[in-house]
Amino acid sequence: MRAISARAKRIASFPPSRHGRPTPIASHGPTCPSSSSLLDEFAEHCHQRDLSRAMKAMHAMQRQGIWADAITYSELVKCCVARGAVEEGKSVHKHVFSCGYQPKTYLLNVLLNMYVRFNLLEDAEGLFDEMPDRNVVSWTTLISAYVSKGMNNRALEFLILMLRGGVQPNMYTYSSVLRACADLGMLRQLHSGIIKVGMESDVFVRSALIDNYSKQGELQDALDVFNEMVTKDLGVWNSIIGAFAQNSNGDKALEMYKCMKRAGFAPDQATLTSVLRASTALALLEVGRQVHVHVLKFDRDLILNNALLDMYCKCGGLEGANSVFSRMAERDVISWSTMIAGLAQNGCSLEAMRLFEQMKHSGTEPNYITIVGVLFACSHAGLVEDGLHYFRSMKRSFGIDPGREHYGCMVDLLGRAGKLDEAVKLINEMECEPDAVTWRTLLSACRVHRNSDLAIYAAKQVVKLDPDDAGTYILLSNIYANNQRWEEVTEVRRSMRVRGIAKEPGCSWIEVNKKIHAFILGDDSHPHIDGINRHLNQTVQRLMSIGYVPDTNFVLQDLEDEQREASLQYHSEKLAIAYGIMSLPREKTIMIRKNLRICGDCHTFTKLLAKMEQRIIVIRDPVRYHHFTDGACSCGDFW
DNA sequence: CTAGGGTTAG
Repeated sequence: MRAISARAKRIASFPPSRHGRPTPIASHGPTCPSSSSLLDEFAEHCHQRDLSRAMKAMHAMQRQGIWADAITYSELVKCCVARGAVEEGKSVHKHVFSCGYQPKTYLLNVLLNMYVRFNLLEDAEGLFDEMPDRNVVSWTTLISAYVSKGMNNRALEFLILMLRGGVQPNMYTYSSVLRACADLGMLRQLHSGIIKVGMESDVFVRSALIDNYSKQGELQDALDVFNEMVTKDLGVWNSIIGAFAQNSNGDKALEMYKCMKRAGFAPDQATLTSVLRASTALALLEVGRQVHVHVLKFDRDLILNNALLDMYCKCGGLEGANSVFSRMAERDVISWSTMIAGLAQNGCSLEAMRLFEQMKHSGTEPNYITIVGVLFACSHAGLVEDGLHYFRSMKRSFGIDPGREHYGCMVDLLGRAGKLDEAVKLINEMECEPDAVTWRTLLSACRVHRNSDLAIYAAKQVVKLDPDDAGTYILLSNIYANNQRWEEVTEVRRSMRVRGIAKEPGCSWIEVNKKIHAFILGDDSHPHIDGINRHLNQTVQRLMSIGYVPDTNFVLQDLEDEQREASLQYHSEKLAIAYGIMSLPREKTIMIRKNLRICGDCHTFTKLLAKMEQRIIVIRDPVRYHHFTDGACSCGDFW
């Protein structure tokens, strides 16, 4: 067993206890008139949760050497916990230990819990070591404290000690300790142990299992646990919906949400947060708006409002985002960071910078992610000097060490400004290893500034770090082809074949009447495809009459050969946009989401189309947002 | 007296 802590020794040195005489006074009648009234008064204050009067009465009792019963002290301790009264709580602890009998395990557990709640783990441990009897609650309290502090090994070690001590864990213990499973093997082991002792039917244990399988990316296991349940509660539904939402399976999350409602459960804050996250991932602004209506019931919930804010930002609904942000009763660092990044992503970098200034005056400290957003805004607005300033001073001003993402923004910033050499220099100076994203950022800059040699170098780095990314191989092979380096073209194509890499076809989605319409290159299964093609042809004709020239030069673009010519007009985003213009009212923004990055021709096409039709078109590719308004794009032609 | 489910970048 563990060593006795200094704290425990101090506690043990309090006046000697007279064992075997529980509740010496309260239940044995008054010893004298004054003590009786004092005791009654104390009990009444505890019952009324009048902390300061209770403490006064307690000290008076201590001077007279009289003590109350365990239940009354427990009430007082709970009152201290509720008020966050640390010193008072400690003083009750001392009082109890100076009392003339051995405190009951129940009361000690209450004190133990108090220390855990006050985040005083050492005091809790000291008390735990001193306890003459530890029951399942004592063990669980400590184990749960270790888990929530991330001390997983200690938690598991204590589970073993508990079992060795002959104390049977209950479902409280298991639902806590499940969170401490570092790997899948351990999780499965614990899971089978839980089944053996027949505790898998508890809803808390179930949802802990679901959540932990999901955190390990084992969605099928999570779903199995869920499906095996006969009686489900809201928490379990929230676990499974959250599981899908967090593993970027928005469709399945929304599907489960529908099932949940059909099963008669009303969504709560946690449900709605996950549903919003799912809508965000799928860029379903309309679904998000519907959820917003439910959110109004919980309009003081910070996490939920943050999710709502993010949904509006990511789905291109900046007005919605602004209105949510301005109405929020309370804002934390996540609210500010979300809004700053959201403004920047939607092409409002100057507003983002202004908001950051406001944030600094608001008293909320920026964090790592906030600065990513700020640098992102600088790079999007071409604010080279500001970006460099924030980057160089972030450590000094905010105590944040620049990480990969910050370097990435700076590479983007320098690359966008054409300072490719400086961008490379920065990558070489990175304290952390550059990753595929870093090199891909440089690659984008090379593409825009037409630097083939550096592009080849960057693409090779990307391939090294992310060997399954088809787009990079194709980009590389196209660069070689453009430089007549046919042997290398063959070599790249060969290594793609060897690795079994095929480029996925371009696909774009648009939401019309709450339904998702998907357009895949070369797939004409959409029921209105003929009308759409006709409309698209007419549009191209009209655009050409005002100066649009289809751009077939795909050098430095990661497009397949066969996608270049005949299908140029039928790139999936063009079809989706045409469909959007045909079927959405003029005032509606046309929101497209696509799986591949937009090509230069579609980009030009969309800019001109937005102007000609006087429409706002938003295309969200896997990396960034393009807001097309009146002949220009928020990305500033850099992506 | 002890337990589960939610938010920001890449």
